Amino acid sequence: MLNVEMYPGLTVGPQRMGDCFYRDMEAPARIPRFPSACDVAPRLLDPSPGTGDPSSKPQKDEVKMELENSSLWKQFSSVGTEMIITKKGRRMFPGLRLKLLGLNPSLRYILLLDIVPADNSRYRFQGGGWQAVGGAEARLPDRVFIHPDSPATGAHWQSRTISFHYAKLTNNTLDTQGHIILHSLHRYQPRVHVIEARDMLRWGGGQHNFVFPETQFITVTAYQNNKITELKINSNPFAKGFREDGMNSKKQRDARQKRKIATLTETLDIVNCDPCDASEPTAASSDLQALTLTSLPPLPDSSCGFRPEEASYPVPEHSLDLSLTFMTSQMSDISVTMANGMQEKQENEAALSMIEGSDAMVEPTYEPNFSTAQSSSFSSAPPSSSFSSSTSHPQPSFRPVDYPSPMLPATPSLQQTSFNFPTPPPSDSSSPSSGTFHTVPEMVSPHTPAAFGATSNTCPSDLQDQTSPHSQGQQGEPDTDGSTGPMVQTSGAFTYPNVLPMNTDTEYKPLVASLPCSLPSNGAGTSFALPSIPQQMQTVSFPTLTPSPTLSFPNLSHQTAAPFLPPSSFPHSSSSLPHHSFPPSSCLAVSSSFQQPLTSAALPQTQPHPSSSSYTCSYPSAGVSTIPQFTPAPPYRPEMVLHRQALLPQLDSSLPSSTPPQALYPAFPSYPLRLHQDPHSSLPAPFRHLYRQHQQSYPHPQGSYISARAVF
DNA sequence: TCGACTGGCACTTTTGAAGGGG
DNA sequence: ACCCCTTCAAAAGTGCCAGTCG
Repeated sequence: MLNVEMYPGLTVGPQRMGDCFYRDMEAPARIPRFPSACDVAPRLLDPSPGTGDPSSKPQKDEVKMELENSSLWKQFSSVGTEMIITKKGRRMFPGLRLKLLGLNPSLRYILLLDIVPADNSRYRFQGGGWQAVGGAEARLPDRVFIHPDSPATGAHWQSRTISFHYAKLTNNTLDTQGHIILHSLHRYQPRVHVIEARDMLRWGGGQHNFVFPETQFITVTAYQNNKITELKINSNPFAKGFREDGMNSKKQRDARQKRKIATLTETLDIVNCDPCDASEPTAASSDLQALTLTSLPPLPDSSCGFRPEEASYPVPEHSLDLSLTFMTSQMSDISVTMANGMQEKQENEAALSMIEGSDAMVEPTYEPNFSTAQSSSFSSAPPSSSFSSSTSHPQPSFRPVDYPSPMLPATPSLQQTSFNFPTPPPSDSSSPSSGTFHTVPEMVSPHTPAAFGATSNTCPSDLQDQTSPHSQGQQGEPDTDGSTGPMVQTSGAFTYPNVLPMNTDTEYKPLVASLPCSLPSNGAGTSFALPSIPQQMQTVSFPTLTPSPTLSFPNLSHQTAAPFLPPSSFPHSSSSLPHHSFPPSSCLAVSSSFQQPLTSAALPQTQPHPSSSSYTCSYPSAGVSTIPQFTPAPPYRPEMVLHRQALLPQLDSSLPSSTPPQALYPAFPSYPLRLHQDPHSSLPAPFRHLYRQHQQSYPHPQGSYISARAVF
C-alpha cells in the first residue's frame, strides 16, 4: 500500500523567477518578443527513494515548457482565435504542441490539459471584432484532459513533442465522451499541468502549470471571423479541400456545381431517352457516365453552359430513381443529387444563382509557409543519452498527428509594444534571478489577445506600475532593473486586431496580490502555501500501485473521465477565475501548486492573500487585459479525462451519474484525492468499474494494479 | 426578426485491414 | 510462415450551408 499525501503544503525549493528560456533566441540581448519558452520557478526535485538513479542527470530544478507551434498560435491570436465546438466534440486547431525541459529523466510525470474561462463575459462578433455582451453562463464542470502518454518519464516527455491534439471540445453539457465542455461564445484559456508522479504513481511531487496566453480562444459553433476561417483552412491539413486550389474551394465548388448541373442535365437526357436501359447498368454505361462526369470541362464562370431554366427542368421522379442504378462511385454527387429528386431542382436553381454571382468572392488568403514545427528557442531535444538511464516507457498506441506549423514572420502588429515588465537582464537568462513564481508574458499589447474585448490602456495594475517608464512603446524592451522581484517578463506582443474595446466599466485589478501562494523572494527553501486547497483534497494514494517502469492500459479504448486526478481549477473554482486576460506571452508558469493564476480572482483582488505578501504572481493583468471583477462562484467539480482512449471504456455510461443534469454544476467544496486501502469500495459508484477494470484487466507489469479513488 | 445552433454534405487525411510478392 | 509493400475502404476531421430553434 502506498499512501501519499497530495498538496499537504507543498514544500518547494528555492524558486526563481524570470528565467525565461532564451537559448537560441535571436536577440538574446533583449527579451524576445515571443519567448518560446519559459521556465517554471525552480524547485528541488529531490529524488525520491527508488529513483535515485546515479546516472540521472542532475536536476537543475527548472522545468521549462515551450509552445512549439507558438508562431501559429500567434497568427491566430493576432486575429482572434476561434475554436469550433460541436456536440460530438471538435479538436482544437491549432493544437497544443509543447516541448518540455528540465524534467528529471527518471521521474514520471503526468501531463494534464484543462481549459478555464479567461473572463466572465459572453462575447459576440460585431463590427469585425469580439465584444463582450454580457455575463458568462454558468460554469460548466471542469474536465481535464490527461495526455495519453501519462504517466511517462521525464525522458519520455522531453524526447518528443507533446501534443494535445486528441483533446476535443464540446458544447454538450451532457457529454459522456469525456470531451472538455465549454460554452459557446466564451473566452477560454488552456492550461497545461505537469504533475510529478514519483515512484511511479506517487503523486505529491512537484507540479508545474503552464499557461500560454496566445492560446486563448473564443468558442464558437460557426466561425465568425473570415480571417480565422482562412487561417484554419490554410493551416489545417484536414481543411485542405477548402483551400483556394482545393477541390472544395469556393472556385472549385462553383465549378463543381456547374458540372453537376450540366451532368445532371445530361443524365436526365439519358434517362428520359431510355430509362429501361438504365435499369440494367453495364460497364459501358457506367464508364460513359463516369466519363461524362469527369470529362466535363469547367464551365466559364460567366456562363453555365445552359440556361437557368434548364436547371429547373421538371424531372420525373421515376427517371431519377432509375438513373441511380448506373451511377458509378465517381458519380456520387450525381447519385445523391438524383436521389433527392425534386429537392435537387431547387438546389440547382440555387446553384445557378450562386454561380452567376459568386466569382467576385476572392479574398486574400494566407499562404503559410509550411514547415515542420520548429522552435526558435529549442534547437534540439536533449540528448537521449542523457536519459539513457530512464526506464523505458511504452509508446503511445496511437500515431500522433503532426500538423505542419506555418511559420510566419512577425507581423508589425506582433511587434507592437505596449509596456514592459521587469525582467532580469537577458544575459542572465542562464542564471535566473532570485525570485519565485515566474511568468513569461510576452509583449503586452493594448489589444492583447487575452483581452479580446478588453482595452488595455486602462490597466492600472501593479504590473504596470512595475514597468519601466519606457516600457510603453518599446518593443520588447526589458526592464533590467526589475530588482524588486517582478515575476513577469515582457518580450513581445501580439494583438487581437479585431478586438474591440469593451468592458469599459471593468475594474482592473492587479493580480500581484491576488495569489494565495506565498513564496519568499530570497529563494530559500520555503513552503508553498496552498490556502485554497482543502485539506481533505490534499492527499492522493494508489493503494495497489507499486513502482514500475511502465504503466500501460493495453485495452483502453477511449477517453473518459477519471476521477483520480486533481481538478483543473483547484483551490478556486474556475468560475471564480479572475478572468483576467493573459499577456500575450509564451507562457505563464506556476510551480509546485495547482496553479492559482487563473483562479486567483477567487480571492478578493483588493485584499492580498494573507500568505501572498511576499508572493507576487505578476500577471500582466490589466495591461494585458481587463480583469473583470465578479463574484466568485462556488467551486466546481472538475472531471478528469483520461485519454488513454481506453481507460474505462464503460465510464461513458457512468459519467452522467457523476454529473447529473440536475446537479450539473454542483458546488464543489473540496477536491481531495485520497488514497484508500480499499479503493474499490470507496470509489464513487460511477467509477467503480474503473477500479475493477484495472484490477481485473490491467495487471500492472509488476503484478500490482492501478487504481485510484477520488474523494469528494 | 435575428442570432446561435444543428445536421448533412463534400472534401480531406488518417488508419488499419486485406492482398500480393519476395 | 513470415515480412514488407501496396492498395483499398472505413473512419475521422474539416469548413460550408441551409434549416431550425429560441
